[in-house]
Amino acid sequence: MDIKPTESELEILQVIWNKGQCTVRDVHEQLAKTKDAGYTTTLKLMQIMHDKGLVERDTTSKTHLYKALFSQEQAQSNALDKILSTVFKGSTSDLVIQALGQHRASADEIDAIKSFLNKFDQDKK
Amino acid sequence: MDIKPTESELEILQVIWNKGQCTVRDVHEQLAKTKDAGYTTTLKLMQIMHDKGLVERDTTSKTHLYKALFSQEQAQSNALDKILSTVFKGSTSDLVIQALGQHRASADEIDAIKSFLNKFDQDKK
DNA sequence: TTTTTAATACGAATTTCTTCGTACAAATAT
DNA sequence: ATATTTGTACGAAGAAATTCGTATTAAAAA
Repeated sequence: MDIKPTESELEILQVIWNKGQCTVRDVHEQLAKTKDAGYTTTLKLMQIMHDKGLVERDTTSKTHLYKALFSQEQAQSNALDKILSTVFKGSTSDLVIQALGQHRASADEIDAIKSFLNKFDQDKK
Repeated sequence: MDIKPTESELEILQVIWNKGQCTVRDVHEQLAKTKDAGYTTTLKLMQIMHDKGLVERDTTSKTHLYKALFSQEQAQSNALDKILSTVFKGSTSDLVIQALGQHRASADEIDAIKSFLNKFDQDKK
């Protein structure tokens, strides 16, 4: 699968991922909080996303219900691949270290990462 | 500063970051290895980047020399911010863990990350 | 039942990004 | 000196993404 959502499509997917299932109005109202676009713009984008196979929709009732067909994990994986190759010269450790330095992680998060690393080490042996 | 380079601009910046200083031909030949675009296309893009203030150039001699005015660190920081908010729901630890899981890091890299985390802990105390 | 509201469909304008052709100038080779 | 090569400038075409207006239909309210 080599579909890559555009910027706007990602914004919409984000909303859908959060709610699990959305009407166009759901999405539009969420976006309207931070952005300033017309309702039909959101509608059109979601229709395009449907054409592309990024979302599916239930058209049983007049108001359609959209669900994502593109997982957040997939998007995460793609996004990581992309920035690794474009701005991190492929260095995962640079990426990780910069991410940790830049965005203060909580103690719990740090612990989660540490135990992940330990498990990682064990696997290598 | 709210300039965000486009895809193509990032490809070019990457080359400039590596060499430190580039002519249009330098950049073009590097890109030509993996891509297939005309010389004037690269030229035009670099001129646009100059207009936007992404690069500066020395026009003393006929063949101009370009330098980045947008650091790789800046680009890394922006890229991280963006994917954190768009696909990782703001969770740095999710990002880190997925990055490590997805792209096998070397033992040295793991060590680097671990020592970084330890320093981090100390700072918190 | 009639009116108003809320939804979809979709063409088309707009904007942004990318690509290329052509004109011209400077340096280099013949 | 002249021709060729190598460079920049830049308009404009093309492609991709975004935005919006209008038509139409279904549901809800009056």
